[in-house]
Amino acid sequence: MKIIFMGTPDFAVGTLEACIETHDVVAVFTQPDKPKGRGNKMTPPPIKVVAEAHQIPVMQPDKIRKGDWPDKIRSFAPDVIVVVAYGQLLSQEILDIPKFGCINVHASLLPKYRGAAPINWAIANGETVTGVTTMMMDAGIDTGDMLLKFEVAITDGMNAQTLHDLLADAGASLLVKTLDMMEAGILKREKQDNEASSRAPMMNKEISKIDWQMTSKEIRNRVRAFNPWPIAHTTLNDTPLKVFEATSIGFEEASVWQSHIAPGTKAGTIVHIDKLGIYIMTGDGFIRIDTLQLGSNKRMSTQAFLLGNDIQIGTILE
RNA sequence: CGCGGAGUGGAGCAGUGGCAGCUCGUUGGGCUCAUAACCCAAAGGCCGUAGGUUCGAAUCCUGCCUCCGCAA
Repeated sequence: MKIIFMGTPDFAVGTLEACIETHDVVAVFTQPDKPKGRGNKMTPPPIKVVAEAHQIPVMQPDKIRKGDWPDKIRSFAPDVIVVVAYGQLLSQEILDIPKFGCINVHASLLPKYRGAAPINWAIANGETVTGVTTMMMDAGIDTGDMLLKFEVAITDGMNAQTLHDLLADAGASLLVKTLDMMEAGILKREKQDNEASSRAPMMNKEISKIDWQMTSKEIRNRVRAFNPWPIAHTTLNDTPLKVFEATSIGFEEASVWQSHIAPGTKAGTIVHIDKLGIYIMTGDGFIRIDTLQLGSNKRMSTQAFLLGNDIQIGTILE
């Protein structure tokens, strides 16, 4: 089939490569290059790099709905448009162009976690299962009819990065399967149950600030969910402190030193320090910070951090 | 030229002009029923790199390399 592929970040790369291998990708749409990182160097989206490596024409409209972009798309006469984390909404005019319509790969089991950050929110909410869904796009945000699903278990050791990688792979194979079934005419559509839907809004640094009033488990889930970005953070002595890894501590483990905690101690207070890490009081117990980064220093294990930094019990993280 | 922090023994840090230091780890020895605990000892750094100032530079000046935080 003749495919136009639309996508931008790493998550879409595997799917684009799978499309290139199995079908005829005639054009790739991705977001414009943007000044990024230190020095504001112009950086192309990962998808552009891959597309150019395969000598596929790359289009980077600021607004794909405007100007003559719809005509441009029509001129490629695509059988189907595949959209994976593109970053722009398609107008009805565009959705109507391809013979088979527009297919989207979404990193959740729809109708749950519609929106920009389904992977992060699945972990943050303590889900044990998530997955990828392919769907026929409509004008709404992740509201189209569902086609195929693939479940992926979320295990305790996973963070957003590791889950992202699993789902990206799963999404690539699921899309190929979806295209095959579509071509064979044996694909079934299933409407989404709007009642059962939930939203997964974009990540940002405000959301990733740690609320120590939460339970140890909730905090630990968020630490996992916000790694590798935007990273759960707090403040230690007026300096930003990022928490990359943490462990929820049970009362049995805490029993040795728990009696030394001053009465009236608030959540967010450092209550104990040992070779394994720094222990913080939470809404319902304790959590241990295992890997951290203070200010613009390097990221390191709490163990290493404690060798050169004098941290006092009783210090409050905010 | 977006703003800023940092490069010192294996790790994390101190040291801002005068013989390179701390904590941990490592190695050897001791104590102990035993130990990740404790005691004693040792090894291990041309202080990112190139040049400059100076009687003398980890420390001051300049170029370069690398790492990181913020903003977008």
